[in-house]
Amino acid sequence: MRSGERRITLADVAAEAGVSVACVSIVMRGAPGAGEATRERVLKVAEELGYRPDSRARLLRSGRSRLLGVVFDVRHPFHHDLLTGLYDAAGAAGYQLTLSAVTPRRGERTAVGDLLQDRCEAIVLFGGNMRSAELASIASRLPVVAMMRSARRRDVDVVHNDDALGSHQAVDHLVSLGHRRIAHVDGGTVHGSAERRAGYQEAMRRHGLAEFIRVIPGGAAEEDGARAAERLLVDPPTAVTVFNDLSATGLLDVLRRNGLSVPGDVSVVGYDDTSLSRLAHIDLTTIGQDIDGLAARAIERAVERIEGTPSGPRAVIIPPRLVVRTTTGAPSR
Amino acid sequence: MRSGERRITLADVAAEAGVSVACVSIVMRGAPGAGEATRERVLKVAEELGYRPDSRARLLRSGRSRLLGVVFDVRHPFHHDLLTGLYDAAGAAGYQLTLSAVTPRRGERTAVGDLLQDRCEAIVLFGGNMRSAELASIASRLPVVAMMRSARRRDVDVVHNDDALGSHQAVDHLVSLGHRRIAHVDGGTVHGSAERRAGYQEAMRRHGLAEFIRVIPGGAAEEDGARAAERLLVDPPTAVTVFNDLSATGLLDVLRRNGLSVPGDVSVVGYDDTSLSRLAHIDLTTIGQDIDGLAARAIERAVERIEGTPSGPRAVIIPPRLVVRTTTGAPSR
DNA sequence: ATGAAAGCGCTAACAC
DNA sequence: GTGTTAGCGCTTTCAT
Repeated sequence: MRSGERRITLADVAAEAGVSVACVSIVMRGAPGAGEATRERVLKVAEELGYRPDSRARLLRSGRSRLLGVVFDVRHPFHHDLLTGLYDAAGAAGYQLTLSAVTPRRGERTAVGDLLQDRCEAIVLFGGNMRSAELASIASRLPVVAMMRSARRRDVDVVHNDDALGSHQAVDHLVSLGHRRIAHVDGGTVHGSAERRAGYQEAMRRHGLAEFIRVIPGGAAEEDGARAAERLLVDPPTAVTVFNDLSATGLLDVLRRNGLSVPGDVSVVGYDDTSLSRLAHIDLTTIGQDIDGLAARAIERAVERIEGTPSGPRAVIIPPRLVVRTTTGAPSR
Repeated sequence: MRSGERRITLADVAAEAGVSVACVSIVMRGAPGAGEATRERVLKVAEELGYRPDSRARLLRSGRSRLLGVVFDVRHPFHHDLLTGLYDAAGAAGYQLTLSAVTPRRGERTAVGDLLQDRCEAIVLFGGNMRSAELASIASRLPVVAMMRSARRRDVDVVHNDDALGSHQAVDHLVSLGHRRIAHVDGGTVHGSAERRAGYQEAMRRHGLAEFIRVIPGGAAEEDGARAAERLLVDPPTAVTVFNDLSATGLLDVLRRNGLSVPGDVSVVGYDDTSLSRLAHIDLTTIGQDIDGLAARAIERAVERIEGTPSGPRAVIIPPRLVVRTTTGAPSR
């Protein structure tokens, strides 16, 4: 038998406390203009009645929702880490988050649509494959911040990790260990792959290792890394930088199954510092993205656009950092 | 320059189409009571103007939100799989989902609070450590469906996997392979651990293997499995059933590092069929939960409570299924 | 088949 | 310091 037969409204609290609804509204919002005695009594009555403000009505009336929509993909572990940071940053800025998930059976289009209907004031998009034109049509309605992807539009803010720099860090680390024959397994057509690949190539050239540049086509999945490892087996380099941790895991597995020791024969560096890379038996050296930094800057951009003070650069690129674990060491050959 | 200066309302569409707002409302909802010609014209104008109904206003007026709140934990991979199923089930029942995440810095209390304020009509809770009494106080306000946990309350529906049966399936599988000395690494104080442990013990007794019952204290994390493996090393059984996949992964790692082959020397069975267990180099035999079944039943329970037709049992227990991979085989000893 | 009008629960002017 | 009033954008009788 549940008691939630009728929701308690401001009017109920007002009647019970013997004041007007406006007065209760003031008290509930903590706005100035109410006596201490009244304030206390109203709060007490609200508490007793189990009153909860109706955010819909409130937002409808005030014209603002102070709501930030977030589109994330349930399949991507990194998105979940980022959500954590985003909640903190949004809360600090006085905004609430409203989440809309992309699932194998629920596209970005749908996810964004729901958010628009919720009248959030800006949308933060995690990755995704939405085309620039589509992004632009959303951006024409409300501020859009795209994370972990690029967007060739002046009206879309982008906040992401510096992929090229991450690749530089990986290569620098391996070179400092004494490696020269360093290969790269890329991410295929996934967002960020081109930048990471170019970063690898540039870093190799910077170290005078242009002749050792070797890019193996890969992808974002474990199998992609496994396939790449098989191609590498013929003539193994002493080190490999891989597009992401998952692919690196697949590569590690195939390498070891074929009798190569890591890091004895081959050193491996992943990307993203996902929980997978931290597992004891994987313990992968990787490039970690600054999650809280990314989150804070994304919220900052969104709020600036909402509140009409668009300052600073349109694109925010955050430097990643190297996380050394046990899959890298000095070359034995 | 974005054009979303002002939101387009029903009135705008009505004015543009030369009809009343009520008429537009009818058309937009697809309600009966509008001529075909009018309907088409209104739809065309709405499209041109880029009109989007304001869900807040709509719900405020109609008194219903048709919104189901979901509390999930960003850290739990299984929760994400379940979200996918839940979106489908909710959509089919004519409800929308509103997500509220639990993060390392955002508790269940906060997550539920936001949902209450959003005036959703029921709450679906994934796991969590909320106490029964607290759950009850929420349930006194609106229907609550708890998933992947139990609740000793008549007013809280629970929908979860049959943990005891899962353990039976694991033991049956191992016994059919010829194992007798089968140990169990439990989940400590985590929800479901007691049931899985009891199921293991009962299955062992059922097979006349009571004398081989051996329970090692564990937990939900990888390290818990690793620690348990170290204790097992002294006198290894021929098979182990583990509380979950993550713990099983830690156990596998320690076993192999100590020269034991899997499944040659020891067979291992996990629980949950998470993406981790599917990784090529882990390829763990495990117990899979019926995600779509769980999701469908949870939505069903929630909707029944909302619409006032509470029929059927309060608790829904769904049978899991064995997923055989490569960590189990016939015993060599 | 369509329109006028009331009001969902709340906030924001303004008056008292 | 507190109450009155007028809506926010929409749905929903009830007339027409």
